[in-house]
Amino acid sequence: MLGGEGESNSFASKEAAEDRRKSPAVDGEDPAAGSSYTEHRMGADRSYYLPSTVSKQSQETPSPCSFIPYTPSGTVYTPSSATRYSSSLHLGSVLPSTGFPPSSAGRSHFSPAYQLGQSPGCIYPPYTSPGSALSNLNLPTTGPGMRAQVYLCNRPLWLKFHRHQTEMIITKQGRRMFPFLSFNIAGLNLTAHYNVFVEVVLADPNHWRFQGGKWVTCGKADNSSQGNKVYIHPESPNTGAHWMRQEISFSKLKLTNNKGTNLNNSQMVVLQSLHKYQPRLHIVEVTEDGVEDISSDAKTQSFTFPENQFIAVTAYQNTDITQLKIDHNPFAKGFRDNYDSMYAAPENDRLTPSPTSSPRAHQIVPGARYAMQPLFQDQFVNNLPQNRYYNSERAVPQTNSLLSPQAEDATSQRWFVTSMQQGGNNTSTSNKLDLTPYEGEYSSSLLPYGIKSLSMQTSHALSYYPDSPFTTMSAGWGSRAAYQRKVSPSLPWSPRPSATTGFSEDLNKVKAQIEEEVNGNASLISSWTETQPSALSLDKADSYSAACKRRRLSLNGPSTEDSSSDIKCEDLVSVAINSSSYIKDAPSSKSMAAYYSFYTNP
DNA sequence: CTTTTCACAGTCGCGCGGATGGGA
DNA sequence: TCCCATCCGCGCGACTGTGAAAAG
Repeated sequence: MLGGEGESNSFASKEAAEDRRKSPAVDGEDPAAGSSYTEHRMGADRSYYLPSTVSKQSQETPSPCSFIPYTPSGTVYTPSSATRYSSSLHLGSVLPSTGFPPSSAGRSHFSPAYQLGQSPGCIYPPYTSPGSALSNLNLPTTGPGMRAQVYLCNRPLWLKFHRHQTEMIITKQGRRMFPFLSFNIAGLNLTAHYNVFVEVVLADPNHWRFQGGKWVTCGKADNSSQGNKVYIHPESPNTGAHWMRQEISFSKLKLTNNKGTNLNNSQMVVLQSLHKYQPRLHIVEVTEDGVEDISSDAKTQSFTFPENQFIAVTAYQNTDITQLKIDHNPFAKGFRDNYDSMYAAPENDRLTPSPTSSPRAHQIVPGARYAMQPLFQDQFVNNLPQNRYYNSERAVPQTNSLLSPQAEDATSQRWFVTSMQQGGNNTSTSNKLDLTPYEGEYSSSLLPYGIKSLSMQTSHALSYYPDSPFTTMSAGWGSRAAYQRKVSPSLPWSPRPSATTGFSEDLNKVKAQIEEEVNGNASLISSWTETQPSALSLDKADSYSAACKRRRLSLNGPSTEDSSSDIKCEDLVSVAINSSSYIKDAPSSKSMAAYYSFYTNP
């Protein structure tokens, strides 16, 4: 399936050595021909274990941690026609739901990933000392085969959609995903080359329909799906340093139901309406020309985030989803009925885009960040009241939002891997994440500090328009792009700036803030347990009519969940990557792990 | 009846070209 | 006066969800 139609041949190399096979990014041939790269190989031979819980190596040499081997019975459905990357790592379906009780205290609130990260070297292996936890696990931390860690940048937003069962519109011309996929990657070899691509696979074997205000299964899925299922990041191939420098955004990925016209359109992923899909991120180490070396099995890594699951539709079914899209997607701004009232607030209070704030103004006014950032900020945060849909949720204090949105978002990012509630049944809620631990997303920030100082270097973290992340918009958002253009034109292989040069002060601030947060972790966890909403158990049918009535009601102004992704997504990475001294600081590294929960596989 | 397709209106970014201002 | 850089307005295209019509 992968590249089976030859539509993803963006990096084809005609000089592939005999002992090499092309990675999906370079594969323009029939996958059947590349038999060595089969699903079986990916699923069995390669390391598809829970990232933080097990590895192939650890299975052979048991680690101190209680790792759980991956079992291919995850929720990612693998029909006979599945791609060769099927059966790869799928976290949520693997971890037992009882493994990480949300109400447990202390560090247990963090995922096993966090446990790995407790060693200073766990998150950023290239800079670790030899005695890291990873090395104890016989997991390579440097060089070929080193583990990568992937972080879903706009996870809070994904979770919001996931609560209502995310829907993605598919059209003949192709429709962009919203939220789109955006990742941070760590743990790659700085100099090695990688192809990064997303594959969208069936998440379950069912056909779905929206009935009575909820999604219910309706027969079996059509397994005879055709067309491209892979979207290769346009910057592939590139170095590990490049991929780790900032978010990897897949905002250009388009979903279509047109199997015929997109064979040569690598931007299109062909899906079937009313089927549930699971995006996957694949990182394949390749040679400089994009050709994968088959001599090593440890060069392909796959990552699955359960909250990225969605049902493909040709028209929105759930009005809650529609409203979320309108509220968060900048392109749908015209459908916000309360648009005027939302932006009538003073500039300082405004956390959503201002129609009157032109890009040029953004560039001129240094302090205009919070006024202009939402175009990308919407990808990460919520501009609207949290209890707009989830009445049971605690109202979030807004005192911190305007002062230190980053801090709040950093709090929201303190998530951990948990089991999906995906038993054998396939109900409308069976694939829902166990969101309980995620409610930290909606909890108020307990970080008393503001980290405004970071805004200058971070605010461009993810442009909604990746075509111009370093031009007008991004320059205005954070000036980092401008800074990069004027000061740091180095790194010819990348337009991205060197992240931390000249920001040591900010580094220290972040470090202090994180340490402070770690010290206050208990209270934070307490806030989670106290604010668990009942949204997950909402009877969708009962709330359906009410949801319809709630539509287009955005009255309360900016929410405190609002924040930028900057610190969590980019700068923590770049900070850590570029500051070995910082990493060597154990407490800070711990907190980094807290900020940087991730999925990874060996 | 359900699902898909299409035209539509709205917002936004970008590019182009004219207007403006400063310096040689 | 000429040249250059910058600012500004306009039009275009991309993108969104809506709602009616068409298709199955």
